[in-house]
Amino acid sequence: MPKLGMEPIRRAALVKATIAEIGKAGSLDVTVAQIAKRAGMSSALAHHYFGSKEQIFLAAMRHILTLYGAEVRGALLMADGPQARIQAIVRAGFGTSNFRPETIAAWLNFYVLSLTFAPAARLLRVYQGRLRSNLIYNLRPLVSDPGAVATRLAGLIDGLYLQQGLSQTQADGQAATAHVLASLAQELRP
Amino acid sequence: MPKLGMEPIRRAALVKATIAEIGKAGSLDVTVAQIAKRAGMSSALAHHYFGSKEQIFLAAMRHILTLYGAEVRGALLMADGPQARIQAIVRAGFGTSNFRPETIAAWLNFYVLSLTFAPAARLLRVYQGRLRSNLIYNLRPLVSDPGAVATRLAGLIDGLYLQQGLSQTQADGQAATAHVLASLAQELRP
DNA sequence: TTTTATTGATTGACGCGTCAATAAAGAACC
DNA sequence: GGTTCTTTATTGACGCGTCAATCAATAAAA
Repeated sequence: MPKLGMEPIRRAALVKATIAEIGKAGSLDVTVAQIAKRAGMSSALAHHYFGSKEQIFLAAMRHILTLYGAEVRGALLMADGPQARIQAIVRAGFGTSNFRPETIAAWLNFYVLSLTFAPAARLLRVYQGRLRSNLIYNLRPLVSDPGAVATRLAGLIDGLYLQQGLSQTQADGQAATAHVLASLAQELRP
Repeated sequence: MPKLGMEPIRRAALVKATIAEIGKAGSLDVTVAQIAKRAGMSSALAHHYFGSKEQIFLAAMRHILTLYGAEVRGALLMADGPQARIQAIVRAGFGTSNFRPETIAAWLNFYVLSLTFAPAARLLRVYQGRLRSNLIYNLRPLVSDPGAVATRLAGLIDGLYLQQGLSQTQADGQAATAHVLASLAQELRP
């Protein structure tokens, strides 16, 4: 049976299963056995490839952040001018792939994980730093205090994301995007 | 030893210890034994008074929300006019007692708990509903779409709170308050 | 003696991580 | 082309620790 080159496939399956299982459970209290079962393998194999549950979580978090980063970069490609670029960043954040209920639930749990697990905190800081510097860079030609405006925009994005995660209702990225853009418009008024 | 009337004292001690322990651990992975030890009793006694760990968590959450509600009500007493009342609500949210690191960490964890534990979700909905209706009520005479503005303000409050919780740095309620009030000022501009 | 307070000990379940064992794909050697 | 060796894939079983919850026992009010 040992078809060679299984490692990347197994790893990807585990990462995907981890996000799904966390989303379903709504918490990090997910056993390696559950994850492995959903990914179609034994828990021993999961340990074989990742070494520990922590590493599995970390890989899942990295995956979510990578997807998010890719979405932002993709949106930025088609944006012309600072204002359009800011709008692109916002839209990407609330775009479909980052805004699925299971993804949001995983996000929230990873937020909390970062309180206890230093590598998770580092990952998160990198993401937040990038978001923030992206915003500031594009806000610079538009407003007098880009740092403050970026803080408010990032805060609003996070807050709406959080609220969406908590309200078990159907995710509405459109509405969230509209709110952030409305806030942006007000910040831009002379 | 059995001094009578211990129950309320023990319950209060356990609630306080629970918040402290969650804040210290940064997660809900806190054992009843840890909580009981901090509260100065055996884990058996904690079970005797609360029945289960879930009930302990729920009581702790209720306590935090009660404190928050009291702070808001207190601030509203001294506020005159809708704008001042909104400012009072914001200030209370970022006031010292709700903004201690351990309290914030407990908040974040209770947010996540509400994804799995229905009573926790109910509690949270009550709080959010009150905050929202408070905001809307006072925004009504000031803006044309109070619902939308309330969503943005509440979102920004939650987002800044979240960011503060995640950044292990010294809590700065002043700055957070200033940001929300700045956003409010922009919403109020004709 | 009934009620309240209190705890040490125990139970039963569960989960992470490890290990030994099995199996197949290639590599190397003749 | 066969035989042996090494590497990769894979799992069932399990040890060890942990933890929530229960219980039986002790002690002191009332």
